Amino acid sequence: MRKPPILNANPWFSHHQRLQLQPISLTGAHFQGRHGNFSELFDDSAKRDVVPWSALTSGYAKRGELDVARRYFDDMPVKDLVSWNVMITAYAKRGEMESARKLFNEVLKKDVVTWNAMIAGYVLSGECKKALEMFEEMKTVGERPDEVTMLSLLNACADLGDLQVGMKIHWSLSEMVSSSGFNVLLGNALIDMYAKCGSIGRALKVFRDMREKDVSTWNSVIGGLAIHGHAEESINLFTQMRRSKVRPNEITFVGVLVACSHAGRVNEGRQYFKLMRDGYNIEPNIRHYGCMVDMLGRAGLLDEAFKFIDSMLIEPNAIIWRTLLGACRIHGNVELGRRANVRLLKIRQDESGDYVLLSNIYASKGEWDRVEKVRKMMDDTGVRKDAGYSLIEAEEKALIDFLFNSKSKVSLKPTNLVQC
DNA sequence: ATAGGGTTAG
Repeated sequence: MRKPPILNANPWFSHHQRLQLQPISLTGAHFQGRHGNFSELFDDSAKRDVVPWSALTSGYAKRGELDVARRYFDDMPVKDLVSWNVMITAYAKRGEMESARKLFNEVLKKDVVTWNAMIAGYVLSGECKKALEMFEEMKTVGERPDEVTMLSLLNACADLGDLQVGMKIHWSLSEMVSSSGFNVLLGNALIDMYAKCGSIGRALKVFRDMREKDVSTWNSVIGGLAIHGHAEESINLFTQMRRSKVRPNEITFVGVLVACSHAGRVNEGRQYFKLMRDGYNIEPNIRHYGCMVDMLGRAGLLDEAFKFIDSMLIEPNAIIWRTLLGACRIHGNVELGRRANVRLLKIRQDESGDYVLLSNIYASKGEWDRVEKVRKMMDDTGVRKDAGYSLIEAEEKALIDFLFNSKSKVSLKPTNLVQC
């Protein structure tokens, strides 16, 4: 196996070669059978050098072998802040925030990277409130947040839908960064945050103020507009994007298709789906198919949606069938709904929400005996245990649905009305 | 030679 000369010249790596071991960064091989006492691998001069220990820790962590990484971390004779940051980051990225927190508490002298690793970790594992708490704590102890901190916090706000905190961060960012504008990552995060918090106007302002725009910038604003039902603007921006030098990617097309779906622009959606393949050589993925099914379903083209799914080159997932099932419910198509449900059950037999959805279809058509069958199906497969809500609640929901939303003329059985 | 950052269908 060829090795870069720089590593051959390095005494530390030669040491490994003598042991017939491969540096992990080169080969991906691990030190099999060597998980006993790591300290024996190193001579005294190596022990004094923290860097290779941290490098090994980092290398194993990146390959997903956290246990091994931790052994190196523990066996390190001397640790510096980078060593701690490596290990904390490893846990944070894996979502093992308890372990990360434990180490974090042990670090006496933290720096901004230590804090950022924790904050980013909490955001990644969906504990955005904790991320914001960490940020407060960080300010309390006098650590200065930087752009990386702010990026994580913006993602937290987007997730929480917390516009007020998001705007505060935007504000402090304006003071932090030079007035010539944000870097692309921060700008994109701001657009995303504003869009997800429902402030499309602010998202558009950030978008317009950005000097440098990359594909994610366009995607954030096209997708954001689409989700909020501003199909016209979303598609207009897509047209602008095509005129710019930035090439749309698969995510762009998800946004565009969502826009078409929400606006009921079926023919346009079909064209963009075709354009994606023929014009940009992008193979549609499961999300694109999902958008198409949603678009056809919303428009009431249920048969076509069904045929579309059957023509897919990739295996439809539960979301696809659930989307069609939802469309069948809205349009009151019991027959297709049942067929969609059969396919759905083949994929996931343990999701009670799907049974509930089916029972809603039946209920909204007044077919209460079938609701009973679904209930039995749930009992038989033991799904009900895992249900977040009982079937009684589902029936109630279906009943309310029927009374206020359904166009069906089928009357309800008196017993059900009594329950209401 | 070791640490931190982004968008995707219901």
